[in-house]
Amino acid sequence: MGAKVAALCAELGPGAMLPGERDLSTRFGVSRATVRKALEELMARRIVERRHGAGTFVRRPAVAQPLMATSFGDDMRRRGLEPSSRLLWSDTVVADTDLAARLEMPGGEPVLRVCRVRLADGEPMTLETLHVPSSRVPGLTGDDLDGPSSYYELLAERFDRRIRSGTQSVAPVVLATRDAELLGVPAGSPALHFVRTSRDHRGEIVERVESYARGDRYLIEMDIIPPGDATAGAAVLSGAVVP
Amino acid sequence: MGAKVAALCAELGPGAMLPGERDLSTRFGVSRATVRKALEELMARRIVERRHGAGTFVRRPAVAQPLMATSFGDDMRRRGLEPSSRLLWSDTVVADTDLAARLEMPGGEPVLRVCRVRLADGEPMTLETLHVPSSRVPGLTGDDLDGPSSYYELLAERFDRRIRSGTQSVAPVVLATRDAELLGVPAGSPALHFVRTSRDHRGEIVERVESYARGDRYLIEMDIIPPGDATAGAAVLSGAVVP
DNA sequence: GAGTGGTCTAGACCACGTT
DNA sequence: ACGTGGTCTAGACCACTCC
Repeated sequence: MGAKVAALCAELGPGAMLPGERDLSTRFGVSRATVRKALEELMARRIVERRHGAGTFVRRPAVAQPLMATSFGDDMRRRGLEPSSRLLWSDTVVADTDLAARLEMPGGEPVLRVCRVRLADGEPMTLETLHVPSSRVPGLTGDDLDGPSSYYELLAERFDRRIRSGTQSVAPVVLATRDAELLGVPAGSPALHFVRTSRDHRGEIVERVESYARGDRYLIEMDIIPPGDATAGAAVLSGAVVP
Repeated sequence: MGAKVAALCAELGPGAMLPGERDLSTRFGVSRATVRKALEELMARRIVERRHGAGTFVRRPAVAQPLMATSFGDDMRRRGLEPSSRLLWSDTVVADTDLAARLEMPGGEPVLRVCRVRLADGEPMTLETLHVPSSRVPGLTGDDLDGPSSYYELLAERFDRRIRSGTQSVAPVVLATRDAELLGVPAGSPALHFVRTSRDHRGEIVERVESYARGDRYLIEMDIIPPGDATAGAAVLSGAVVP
């Protein structure tokens, strides 16, 4: 449903006002509630803008495709770049109490660690270290994650684990010399430090990734809402790569 | 409505499973759709977690109150800190083509600039530079923004302009010596560089703020969604201050 | 199978912006 | 006034999880 409305937006072009919700519901043969849900989704994706009493409008700039925090490969492809990975090293360690807690696994069991540089069109973008309990991905090795392969695809195909939810934090850091070298930027350059924890459909953690993203190639964009608006929805996050 | 369910969540405590939607709807005497809307709001505010077929649960950590990107003062108060401002300087400049375009105003007209350090419990948190077309806030001076006063309150009370929407970008930077001094951190410390543009209810830009936030006190948290999920909703953004 | 959330319909009234 | 989006009701069926 949302796709039909999105197509209509593309057809009308930026700045255009969409037909009213009642109109759309008869036009597409669905109820108004369904149309509203679709419009709310497009709103969240920053494709349309709604003004109470005025109407729904296709967003002016529509600059880069609004993006959600997803996988590296998807992000890059959406920007028309070719994603790839270069394996730096991988090993298996025994989880101490701390690591076990973070991965929600029994302590003392093995954990696969994989360190990769992620590239877009051959240029280093991020430096990632992945942690996953070995028992949840039996047989997986670092080599499986070299080249163009996607960890999320591997998870789905070989282990029938599909990413369902996750949480991520972002903080600014200054790159250490070694990390800066791997990313091809001067030592002391600014970067974003991401820590992502993802769960599969069963609720189990299937990855904890710490990554450093080049500050000159990453920025985060978000919508903001009026201060003091208690009933306000969430701010919307989208990422963009600086050209 | 959402408040009632939020109160129930607080009562039940972290990790607890909420009653089903049908149960809640009879309990509160509203329709199930209304309950769902309230739950979606709590979901966006990261207060509850929902699992299809399983149930709705109060979020485990509920660490710091989840926050939306709002005004500095609101952010700090929500964290139990006392916000304040220290005026560094202010002046009025004539907008060149670039600045005029960014503020969506005619070129050649005056723009008020105000530079402030924002503090929480007396400790520097961010360094802000505000730009606003003078014609939209006639009579406003930098001194009006010294001390505990809120720009947003001034806008509403003196100029009848209420913030309605806005957009913000975030990038990592390394602090210059002077900026680091003002923020009370060592030179070369990491920071987040925010650029916020806010519009009032008439759609006019009433502020463009560039700010530097201490990297040791700010981090951004967001939910992530499955890769390749075209119909997925938006990632949720919340901010947190590192203790 | 029983209970959960996810989706949908058809209709109503309210709040707001435009004219 | 009129049309817009915002909210709500009452009921239905589907998809999923868990026992």
